[in-house]
Amino acid sequence: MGRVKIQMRKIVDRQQRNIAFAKRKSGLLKKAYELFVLCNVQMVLIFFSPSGKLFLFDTKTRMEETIKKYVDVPIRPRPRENFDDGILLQTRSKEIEDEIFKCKAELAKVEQQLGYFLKHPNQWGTRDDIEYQEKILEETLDKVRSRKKCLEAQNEAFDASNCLLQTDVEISPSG
Amino acid sequence: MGRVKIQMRKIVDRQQRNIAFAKRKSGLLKKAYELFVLCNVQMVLIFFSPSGKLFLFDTKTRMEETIKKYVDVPIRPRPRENFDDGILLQTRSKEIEDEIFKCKAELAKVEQQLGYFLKHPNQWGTRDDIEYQEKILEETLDKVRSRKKCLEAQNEAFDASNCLLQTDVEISPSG
DNA sequence: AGCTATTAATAAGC
DNA sequence: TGCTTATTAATAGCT
Repeated sequence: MGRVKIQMRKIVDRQQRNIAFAKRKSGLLKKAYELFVLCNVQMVLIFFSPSGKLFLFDTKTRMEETIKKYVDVPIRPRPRENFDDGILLQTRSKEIEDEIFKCKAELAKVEQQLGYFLKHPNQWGTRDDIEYQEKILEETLDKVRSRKKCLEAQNEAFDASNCLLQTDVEISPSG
Repeated sequence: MGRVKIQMRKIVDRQQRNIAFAKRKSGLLKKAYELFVLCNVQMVLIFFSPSGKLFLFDTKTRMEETIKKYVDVPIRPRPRENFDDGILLQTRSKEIEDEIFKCKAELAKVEQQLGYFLKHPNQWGTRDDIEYQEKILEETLDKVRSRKKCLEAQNEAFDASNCLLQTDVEISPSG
């Protein structure tokens, strides 16, 4: 659907291919979204850009939750019919849309970083693969452990402030 | 793109919804296929019909091979337009369906096993989550390391046999 | 990143 | 279930 009909073969020119990808990517995502909303179809769509970036569309994601979390939209108690999801999603503004896309992009980034885990063990062929896998796992484990420490520190701080607060509450009525 | 513009919400009438699904399903598969061909994009698309039937479009699969394997269709030298894949995918038999489901089950299993890696760190809220994460990572790291050892052992064995082979080669001409 | 001339998808209807 | 057609939607080539 353009000025001319194009042949269904790989676009040779790299720049042209990237342009076509950018345009058709959004088209495909829109079509996927529409099928999801109109026909209540559960779906997972995963693909990679020519530059290797991962894109994901997953209807299983609790979209409402995502919206609730990132956009200041009061979620009203839901009536009995349960395709509000579709309606709510449809009333999304450009901002919400962007926000959702940003979330998805971030998710995709993380997933790409962690992509190595998605490989089936039987596919780990070479020594290099294994060594890379080991390296990634070690790094991730480090991150998790430092986050654990951070969380523990936070919890201690929270406990301390909570204790202080309680003391305040006990004191202030009398003061 | 029809006689009238439709609202983007779930189609209430079930029959109408099924019709829309049938039409848009092929549209979506075509778009996915086009993106794959034009931009050389690797892709997986999984979705369910309203009646619960599974549909799969996976560019990684050697589609022609799959078709050759499960459907008794002689593979003719293909003309330039090769959208046949998409069409043939829809003509899946019970066997293909089973095969797909088996794959999907396996995929689900792997994803479940590895699911914990997919969470965004910011979503790991509780100490329990972190500790579970740590545990899983440690276990995985152990597995990877033992596989590494196994691989190394294999390589040593290979080197040894290779050495033997060379000896054989050197000896046999003279014998 | 926008703009249109075109082609392509599809909602109704048969 | 599948074909037809009036319309809307997607997008190829340009800027």
